[in-house]
Amino acid sequence: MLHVAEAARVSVATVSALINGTATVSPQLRQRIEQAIIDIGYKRNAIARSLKMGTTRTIGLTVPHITNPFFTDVVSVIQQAFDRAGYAVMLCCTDEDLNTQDDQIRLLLDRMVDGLIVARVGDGAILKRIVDDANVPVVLLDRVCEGVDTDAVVLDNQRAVFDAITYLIDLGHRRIGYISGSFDISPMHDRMTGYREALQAAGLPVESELVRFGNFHEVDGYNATMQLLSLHDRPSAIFSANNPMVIGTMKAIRDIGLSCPEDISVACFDDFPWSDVFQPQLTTVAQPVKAIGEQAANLLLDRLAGNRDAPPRKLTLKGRLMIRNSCRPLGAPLGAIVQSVSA
Amino acid sequence: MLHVAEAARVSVATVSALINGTATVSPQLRQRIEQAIIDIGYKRNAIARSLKMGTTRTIGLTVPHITNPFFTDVVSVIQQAFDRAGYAVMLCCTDEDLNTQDDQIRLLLDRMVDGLIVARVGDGAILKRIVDDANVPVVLLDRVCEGVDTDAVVLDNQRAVFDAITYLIDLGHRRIGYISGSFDISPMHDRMTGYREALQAAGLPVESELVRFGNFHEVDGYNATMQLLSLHDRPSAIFSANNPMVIGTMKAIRDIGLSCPEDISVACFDDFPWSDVFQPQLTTVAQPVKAIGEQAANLLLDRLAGNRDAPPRKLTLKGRLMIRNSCRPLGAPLGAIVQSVSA
DNA sequence: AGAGGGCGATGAAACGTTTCGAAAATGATG
DNA sequence: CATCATTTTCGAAACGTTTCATCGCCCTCT
Repeated sequence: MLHVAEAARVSVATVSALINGTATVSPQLRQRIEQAIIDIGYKRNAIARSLKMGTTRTIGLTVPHITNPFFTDVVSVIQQAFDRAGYAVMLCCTDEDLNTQDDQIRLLLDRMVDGLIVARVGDGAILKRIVDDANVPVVLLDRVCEGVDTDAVVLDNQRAVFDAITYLIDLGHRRIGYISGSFDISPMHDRMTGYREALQAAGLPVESELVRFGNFHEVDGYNATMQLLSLHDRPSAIFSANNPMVIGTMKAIRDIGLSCPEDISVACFDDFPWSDVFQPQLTTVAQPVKAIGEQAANLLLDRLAGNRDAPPRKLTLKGRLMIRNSCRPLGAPLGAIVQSVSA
Repeated sequence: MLHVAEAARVSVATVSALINGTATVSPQLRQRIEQAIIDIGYKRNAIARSLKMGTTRTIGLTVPHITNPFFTDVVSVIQQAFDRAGYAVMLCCTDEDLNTQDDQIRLLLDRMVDGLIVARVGDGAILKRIVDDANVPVVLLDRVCEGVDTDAVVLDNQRAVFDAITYLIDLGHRRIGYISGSFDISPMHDRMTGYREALQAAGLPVESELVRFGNFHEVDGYNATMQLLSLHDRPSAIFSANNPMVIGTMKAIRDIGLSCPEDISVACFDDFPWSDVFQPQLTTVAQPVKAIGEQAANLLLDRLAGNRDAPPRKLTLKGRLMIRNSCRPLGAPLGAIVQSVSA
């Protein structure tokens, strides 16, 4: 900018005023400056600007895994939304690790991001502290956190799983295996509650041998399913509380020589692009990923636009049970499944 | 830092020296400063530091679509690699749009990213100009670009498709439909060449009616497949040059009342996590995503470590044909497929 | 003609660091 | 004890912007 100012024989203040439109500059100076900008190939240095202005027009986004299709989609939507608004987004993947998450959030705050969207991991205490003394707006995504009072957008997980399990019960299933992720994040807690309540509402017992825990990865789903399938009285259906784990479930079923839905019905949380292309077409709980991402972006953009003091807003969206053909009616002849699906 | 210096009754220079370890400071001052840092809760402002140092420890990464599983995986790997190295990554999705890409790259350069990894889109001319006057290292990912002489890591696309098509030919297929992405990026060009050469090597004609173009999305694959399937003499196999489009292919096959692999064989570029779980298990060309991401990261990290003047390095990795059961031997009884697969 | 007002342009301070040369303190040496 | 060498500390400039108070200028009004 200094060079531009010299070339145009004006002060840097005038150049700045022209670029930002913060003051009117006379036609002849405008002309000279614009020419100088072109000649020199001047590009404004956003870092210097950020330092002075105290804003970077950059936000931080942390998710556990970008390869989980739910987060892939949400990240994509959020990125688009902020791109439209002229913001850059710094992406971090915490890999479900608490320390990694803390480091990354600190990294982001050091870089003076203007806001944060966090799909948190692990214990909320440290997150709370970080969020408290970071004086940037934070919106929690997918996973809320007791004690951290801030904007959030989550799914009605309990209801969604309740509906899914009820669907299985209505099909005649009585022993329904349930594979949960680690219990320290809210959705897993709520989903489990939905499972329990659905069973109870149907007067069925909640048997602990039917509930397995995993750490969100395919291999965890595989192991959990192996355990469920080797039970003396094995379940007739399995519900997996997240998407990567259900891949493990399907592989375990295959490896053990069973097939879905003939021998065992399967449903899971989170839809994915291939769900209705291949066989079996998995029955899933689809989250409104587009809405979730957009709402999260909107909440944050609203804060960034200056609405700092509004009380925390918590949006709860509804999941949708996508019924396909991976769950069969118990007792019904096999042909009935195909029927009900193609309908 | 000023506050810390005052609280510890030292100069800011000393505080800086201590924090960065650029000079030895006496035990008593060290003690006082460290205490002051804790008391005040001081966090170094990375923006101010960047301004002074001329480096942000941040890189820019642009990909066409993050929802394409190939890019999802690559982004994930790259993010991890830079995270380990203490770099942040700014992610941009260009949505296959040239203008968007230009805007985003400019945005990234304004923010003084230290380097750029670009899975480019469209015409390379503008990219070349941008890259030239950005004086940061750039590595091209997946898609190279004539005239842009810089580090790159790509797949041997031609060979990979050659192998896949040859496989289909060996199975007895003679009329093989090919669905390409837009032709202005190198992989699509190379893949098409692989297709042509495989046919020619087998003495088969290259028929233009069997080649369709799409814009990388599911819907494009759907439309292209519909056209192929309504040909008077329809192909017995279809190869889709990218992953999202093959979903459209499968849906079109289903909607038209055919099935895969019984009526039509299908193979595609890019593997995905579900490929060997559901039926049909798609035969795919798997890219070594982990290696691609890591190599790209390493190339850039090496430049960032100071190795600026080495000549451009171009890494070419090999794809791997993952043979599953979505392609059937022509003329063989149907049972043979299942056989060959479960083996 | 002098005062007041609006407009355009500017100088300089500030944002929070790093760094360099110089100053001060310390220790060693003759 | 004076001198020198070495270590430790510091002041101030610089990075590239934005912004605010000020200044000159021209116009209009009394």
